[in-house]
Amino acid sequence: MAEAAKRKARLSPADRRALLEDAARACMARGGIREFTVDRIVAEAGVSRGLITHHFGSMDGLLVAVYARMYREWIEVIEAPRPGLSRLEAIIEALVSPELFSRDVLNVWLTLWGEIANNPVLREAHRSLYSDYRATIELALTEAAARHGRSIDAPRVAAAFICLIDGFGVQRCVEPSLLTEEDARAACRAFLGPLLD
Amino acid sequence: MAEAAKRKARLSPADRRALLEDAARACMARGGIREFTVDRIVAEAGVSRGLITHHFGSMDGLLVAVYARMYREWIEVIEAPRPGLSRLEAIIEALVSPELFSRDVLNVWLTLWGEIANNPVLREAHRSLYSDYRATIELALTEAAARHGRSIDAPRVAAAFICLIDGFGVQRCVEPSLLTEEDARAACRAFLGPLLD
DNA sequence: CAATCTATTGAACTACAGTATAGTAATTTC
DNA sequence: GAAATTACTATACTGTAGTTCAATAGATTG
Repeated sequence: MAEAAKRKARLSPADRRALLEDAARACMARGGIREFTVDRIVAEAGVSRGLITHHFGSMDGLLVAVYARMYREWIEVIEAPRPGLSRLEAIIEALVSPELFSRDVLNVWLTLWGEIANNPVLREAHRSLYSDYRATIELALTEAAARHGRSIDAPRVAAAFICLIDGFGVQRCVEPSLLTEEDARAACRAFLGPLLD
Repeated sequence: MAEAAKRKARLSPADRRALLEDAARACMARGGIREFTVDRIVAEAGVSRGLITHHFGSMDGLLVAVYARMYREWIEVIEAPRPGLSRLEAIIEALVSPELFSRDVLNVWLTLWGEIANNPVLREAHRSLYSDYRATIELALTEAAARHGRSIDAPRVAAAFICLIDGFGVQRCVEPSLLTEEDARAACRAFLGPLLD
C-alpha cells in the first residue's frame, strides 16, 4: 500500500543518524563519491531530503560521520583479540577477514581517502582519528619485536605496513582478481617476517 | 590588454589535446575529482567550454586521456635505465624520485583509482594498460631472482609489491608527513630484501 | 489535556554540472 | 584566390547538486 511510505517513523536522533550513515556508506560502496549525493542517500534510506541537513548540518557533516563510523568499526575488528594469536598476528587475520577485506568496505575507504586528500573538512576530522590507528599498529609491532628480542623503528615500520594495507584496498577496488585474501596474508607475513612466529 | 585573450590560437588537435589533458591533470592534482569539471579545466587551459567536447567527445573521454597520459609518463620513468643499477633497483629509485613521488602526481593517481573503481568507462581503459605495468614489474622481479639464484612466484610478488607502491600514494596524499622518500625506499628494500644487492 | 518541542516532510531556491549547437575565423585544398 | 574544412567561441539547454524553510505531526512536558 502506498500510504505505508507516508508514515513518519520518528526515530531517536542517534538511530536516525546511524540509519543515514549506513545508507550513505551503502551508496559510497556502490559507486564512490559520485553516489554520495543527497538524492541517492535519502532514496537509499527511504526518508525525505531535508533530514540530512537536519541531522548533520551539511553533506560534509555526514561525510565526517561516515568516516568516523568506518574508522570505529575498522579499529574494533583490528583490535579484537583472537585466541592463540599474538596481537600482531590477530591484526593480520583481521585485515584479511571478510569483514574488512571486502570490496564494499575497501571501496568506501578508497573513496574516503580521495576526500581526505582534497576536502579540508574531512582532512581535519581525519587527523584526530588517524593517530590512534597508527598507535595501535605501532604497539603491536613493538610488542612483537620485544617478544622476539629484536629492536625496530616502530613508527617507520608501522607507516610502511600501513602503506601495504592501504595498497591492498586500492588493488581490491581497481583489479580485484589479482589479489586474494591468501595473497594479502602472505604479503603481510613476508613483510613482517622476523616479527611473527 | 584584454584583446589578447580574444585571439584564437588554433593549435593542431594533438597539441590542443595535450594542453587540455595537462590542464585537467592540474585541476585533479589541486582538488581531486571535484575539480575535474568543464568549467575548472577550461579556465585552467584558457579556452572556451566547447573545446572539451570537440576534442574528447565527453568528460569521460578526457578522463581516459588523462589516465593514458599519466600511465605513459609513469611507465617511462619506471623503465628508464639508471647507470649502475639493475632493472629492479632502477624501479625503486624511480618510484621515490621527485618525478613520481610528489603529492601532485600521487593525488592524480589516487583520484584515478577512485574513478577506475567506480566508472565503467575508465575501468575498461584501465584493463588494457594495467597488464603492461604488471608485466614490467614481473620482468624486473624475475630477472633479479634469476641473478640471485632464487625462485619466486613473480606474479604474486609483483602484485604485493604494487600494493606497497600504491599504498605510498595513498599515504602521501592523506598524511604526507609520515612517509618520506627515504622511508619509501627503505620499505621497498625491506620488502624485496633478497632480490637486491 | 494543552502547550511545547522537534523529527520529518516536501517544495523552492540558487548554483553548477555536462552536452549540444549555431556562428566565426583560421587553415588547407584544389 | 575561392571553396571546403575544421578549430574554436559563446550561449542555450536540461538535469542535478546542496541548502533553506515553512508546514506537519509524533513525542514530551507540565
